[in-house]
Amino acid sequence: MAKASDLAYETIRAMVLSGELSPGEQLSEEALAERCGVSRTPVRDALRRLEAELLVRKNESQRSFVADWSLDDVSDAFELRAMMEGYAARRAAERMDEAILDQLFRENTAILEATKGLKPDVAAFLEHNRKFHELILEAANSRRLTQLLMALIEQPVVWRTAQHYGREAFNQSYGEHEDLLAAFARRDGAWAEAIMVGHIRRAHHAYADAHRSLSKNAA
Amino acid sequence: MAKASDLAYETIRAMVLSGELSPGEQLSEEALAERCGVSRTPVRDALRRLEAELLVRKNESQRSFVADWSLDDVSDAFELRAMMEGYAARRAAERMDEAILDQLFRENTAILEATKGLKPDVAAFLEHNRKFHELILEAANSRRLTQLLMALIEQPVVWRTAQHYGREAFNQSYGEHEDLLAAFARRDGAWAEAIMVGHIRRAHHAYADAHRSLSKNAA
DNA sequence: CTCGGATGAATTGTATACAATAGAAGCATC
DNA sequence: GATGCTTCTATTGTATACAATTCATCCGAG
Repeated sequence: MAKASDLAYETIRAMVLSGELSPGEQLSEEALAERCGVSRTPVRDALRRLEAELLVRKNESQRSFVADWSLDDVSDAFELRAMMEGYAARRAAERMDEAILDQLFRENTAILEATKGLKPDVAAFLEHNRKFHELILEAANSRRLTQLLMALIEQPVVWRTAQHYGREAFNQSYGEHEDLLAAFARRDGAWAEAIMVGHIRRAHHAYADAHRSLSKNAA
Repeated sequence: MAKASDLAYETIRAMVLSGELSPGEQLSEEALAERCGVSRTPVRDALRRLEAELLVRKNESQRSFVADWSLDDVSDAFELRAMMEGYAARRAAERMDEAILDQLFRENTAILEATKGLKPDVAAFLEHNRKFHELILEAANSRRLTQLLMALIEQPVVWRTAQHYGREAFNQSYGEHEDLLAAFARRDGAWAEAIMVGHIRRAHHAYADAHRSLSKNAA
C-alpha cells in the first residue's frame, strides 16, 4: 500500500496498542489525520484496515472507536486460532516438501540461538517465530486460510505474551516446534495438528497468566 | 454504510457474480465509478470490501482484478467453512437458550413450507436458510468467528448450489436442520458439530456435482 | 532483431472542499 | 422540572482536482 496510508495505519495502530488511545475512546478522522500529518483519505483507509483486525469498531452510525479487548476477547481469538492453526498444521503436514521443511528447521534453530544466551533476544525470537508460523501457513496452501489467520493473529498479543516468557517457556516453545518438525517430516497431519493445538493453547494460558499478574500489580 | 458506497458495492458485486465482468479482468476505478454513477471514492470503498471477500484481488501494484474462483478455490472455502461452522454449532449447542431454539425451529419450518410445494420457492429457501445459519452463529457468541465466517460464506455459491437442488436435496437439508435442532435441544456440542460438518460437506459435493454437469453441458 | 531507455497514457494515491447526517445543546412549552 | 422541538456543531460521506506511480509503446543503439 501507499506511503501516507501505511503511515496512518502504523501510527494509529501503535497508538491503540500502546494505550495512548484508550479503549472505548472515539476516533475522529480529522483529529487522527492531523496527528499523522496526512489527510483524511488515508486515515479512512487505515481505519478500515484496523476495523478488519478488530482493533477499531464502528458504531451503527459509522463513528469509529477504539475496541476494548477484554480478556474474553483475547481468549476467543486464541481459541479460534488454535483450531485454525491446527488445521493449517494438518494441511501443511500432508503437503510438506523438503524445501519448506528445511526452512522451518533453520527458523527454529534461529529461535534457539535467539533465546539460549543469558539475555534472550525477544525481538529476534518474535521475528523467527512469526516466520516459522508463516511458513506453515504457506505450506498449508489455502489462500483463504491464510487470509483469515492473518487477521486473527494479533502480533501485539504475541508480543505481550513473549515479554513474560522465562527461559523454560522459550525452551518449551522451541521444543514444540521441534515436535512439529518431526510430525511434518513424517507427513503425519493428525500429529501436527495435535501439537499445534497444544502449542497455541499453552501460549493462551501464558498470556492469561501474564495478564492476571499485571492486573494484580495494577490493583 | 452510506448510499453511494453501498450502491457501488452491490453493483460491482452483481457484475462480478453474473459474469458480466469476467475472471481475471482488470477493474478500473474510474470505469466502475462511471458505470455505478458515483465517484471513485465510494468505488474504492466497495473494492476494499470485495477484496476482503476475495471476489476481487489486487496485484502487487494495487490494481484490481476480478478473482477467478476455480473449483479448487470453492472447495477450499467449503472445507474451511465446514470446520468453522462445525465449531460454531458446537459452541452454539453449549450456549443454546430457548428463545433462539424457538427461532431456529420457526426458520426451519419456513424452509419446509418453502420447498414442499410443487414448485419450490428457492428464494424463500435461501432466505430462511441464511437466517437459520445466522442464528446459530449468533448463539455461538464469538464476534471473531462471526466476522470470519461472514467473509467466508459466499451467498452466491449457496445460491448456485440451491439452484440445482431437487426435492430430495431440499428434504435432506431440512432433515439435517432438524437433527441440528435435536442436538441443540440436548446441548450436545459434539453431536451438533458432527451434523453441521456433514451438512456443509454434503452441500459442497452438491455444488461440485452441479459444477461438473454444467461444464459437461458447456463442452 | 533485440535490448534498454525514454516518453506518454492509464491508473491509483492524496488532498481538499462541500454535502449529508447524526449528536448535543439550548429553548420554549406544558 | 421534564419533554419535545429547533438549531447548531461535530463527524462522516462524496466529489473532484491534482500528484505519484505504473504500464505500454516506441525509438534508437548495438
